[in-house]
Amino acid sequence: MSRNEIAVLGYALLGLIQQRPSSGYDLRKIFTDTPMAGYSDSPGAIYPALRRLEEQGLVQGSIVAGAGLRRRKVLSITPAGLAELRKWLAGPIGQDDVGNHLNELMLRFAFLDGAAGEPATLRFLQAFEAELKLYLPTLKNFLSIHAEKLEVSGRLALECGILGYEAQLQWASRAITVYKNREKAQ
Amino acid sequence: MSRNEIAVLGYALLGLIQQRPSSGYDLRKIFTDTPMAGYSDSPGAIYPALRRLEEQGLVQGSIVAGAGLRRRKVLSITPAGLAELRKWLAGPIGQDDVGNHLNELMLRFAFLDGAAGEPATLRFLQAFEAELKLYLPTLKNFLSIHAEKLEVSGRLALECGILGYEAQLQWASRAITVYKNREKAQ
DNA sequence: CGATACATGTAAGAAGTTACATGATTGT
DNA sequence: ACAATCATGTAACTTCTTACATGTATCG
Repeated sequence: MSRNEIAVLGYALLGLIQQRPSSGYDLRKIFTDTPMAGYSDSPGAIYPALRRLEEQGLVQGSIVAGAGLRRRKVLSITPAGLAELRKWLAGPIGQDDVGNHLNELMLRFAFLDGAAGEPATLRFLQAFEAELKLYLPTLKNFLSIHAEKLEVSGRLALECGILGYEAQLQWASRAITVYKNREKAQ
Repeated sequence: MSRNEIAVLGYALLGLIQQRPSSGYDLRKIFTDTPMAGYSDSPGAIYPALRRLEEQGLVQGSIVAGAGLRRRKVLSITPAGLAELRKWLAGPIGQDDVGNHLNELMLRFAFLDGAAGEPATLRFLQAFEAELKLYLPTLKNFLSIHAEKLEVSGRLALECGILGYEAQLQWASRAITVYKNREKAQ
């Protein structure tokens, strides 16, 4: 991650702050209490990440000396932050994303609707579906070529991956239908 | 990762070296050319990781001044390395592994058969199945509780995860059958 | 002669982990 | 008094990323 690039954790925070202004503590709790876990609930990751976002002008903190507890610093997204978030959400989907960064793709998808609107969400789903349709055959092809050389458990592990991607492909097709119906309904 | 602990990349390398003695270059190619990608094919990750394994006495390098190309350093697993690998393979499976480190679990599974034997592989699968059967209801429960508060895309993203885990549960049940049949066949 | 494949490494910097530090408020 | 929850942060350490450095052999 070179200077001025944002790590996945940064986008996760930016997306959540876009949904509603939050303190570092609020955000930590989301990571510990919901299935959105896996994005490090540790203060040693979150507070420095928030400070970086603030230094880049993507979020703005205001201290709420509120209701008696220790001071809270509530972060809100700035126009620049919203633009940056949308740029990330609308970015292309590559082979590598589908194969090795599915979590990040699903994180993007979860924010798309609220932050970039339904047309952008539909475009994402169609790109995701298209990429899966390219990726699945290469996986299956690899398996059929190497099946004999692999150990039983290695072969099964690959099959597990393939089944997962097939489930996701079906999901994507269904989700596309959902968004197309919503489009018509308007 | 504190001193003397091994990162996932380290175990991936250890497992591959156990399958067959390999050079750093051989290992890199596996990460670039096969669906086992996602474990950083960069020399800046692999060579330092291999040196750490060697310093810990888990692999042993021997320089092959071989066939005319630049010297190769071929690494073989040591008895200590095999013990460490088996310890990792046989470790418990927790909620957190299923929810956030599925890749690591599948990596373990891919090596289990060859490095720890079929009984250990079957035990792994049964533990994996059991943990999925605990985890899936908590996910579904979370979804039903929060469905109304979530945006459409957030809800769909969760459903995507659920479908993936259901596919994996079916896979695990099938794989258990495969290993039980092999057990009987002996 | 230049590109490509083989082959191993280092250096600077970014980001995460664990553990610690600090401090207020509420409940027991 | 003490634990738990709220709340923000830092320090040391590990690891990974990106980019560079080095060198041989083969092919067109």
